[in-house]
Amino acid sequence: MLNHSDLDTAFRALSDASRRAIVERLVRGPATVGTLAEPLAMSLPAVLQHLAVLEAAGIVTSQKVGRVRTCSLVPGALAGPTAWLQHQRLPAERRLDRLGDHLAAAGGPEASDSSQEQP
Amino acid sequence: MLNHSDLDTAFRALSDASRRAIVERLVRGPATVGTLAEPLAMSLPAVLQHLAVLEAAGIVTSQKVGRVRTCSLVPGALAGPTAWLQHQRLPAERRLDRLGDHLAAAGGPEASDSSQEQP
DNA sequence: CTAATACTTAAGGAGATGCTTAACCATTCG
DNA sequence: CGAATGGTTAAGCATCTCCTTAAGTATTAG
Repeated sequence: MLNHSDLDTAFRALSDASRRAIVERLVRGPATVGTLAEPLAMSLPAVLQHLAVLEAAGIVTSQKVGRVRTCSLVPGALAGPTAWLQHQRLPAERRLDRLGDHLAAAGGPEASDSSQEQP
Repeated sequence: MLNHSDLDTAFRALSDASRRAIVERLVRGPATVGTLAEPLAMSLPAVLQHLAVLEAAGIVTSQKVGRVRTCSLVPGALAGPTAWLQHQRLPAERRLDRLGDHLAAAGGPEASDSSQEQP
């Protein structure tokens, strides 16, 4: 069973547009605190606080080298919220996902999709 | 003053364990306010406030007949958060979803279209 | 060395959240 | 009718959230 307090913090972390913007940026690769702060229209301490929320939720990690802190997404960190959402879908909506799960369990997904890349 | 997006309110609504419990109950079918309140260990007004949050997020609807209000899930209401989460997955994790999308577009199960609405 | 860069910490405030109790409809039962 | 049922509203309060400014700490460049 899923731990509800983990879901609390994960969904809470994603309920802020600035934090979602940070996640969207980090999907494209690691970034420094300054880089993440640039498009956000708020002070640096505010960004630091958002990053603290994301780190507490296990969505973002960071390491400091010299005076630069580089942040990156934690792989699979969004699996918890995603799984919960899939479980709460109505039966009719759930069929596609179950088909996907079946295919995932039956064999490797990489062969069927290797010919297409993101635009 | 603050302008919250749909994703803000949706993720915010799901960040509370009591509200997620309400959603989990409603997936199994509609229920009255009293039924939803029973397992929640809080006062009825508190439950009403949680329901108001879920209704404001477009996740739950309700109609009153006589003195009984019956609540139900809005079909496809969780599609927004779900889609955002799918988009933020790392490329390696995203392949399965793209496979699922491909199967859906190719004429998969007919149920998913009729049960989802776009705002 | 000094200065600039890149964060970091501390303190605080306006407003939101999650709960409470008390009182108040409106509908249905006897 | 009066009482019970199911829900609703109002008010208040402790806590949390998101942001601010001011004043730090390291680290690197000149």
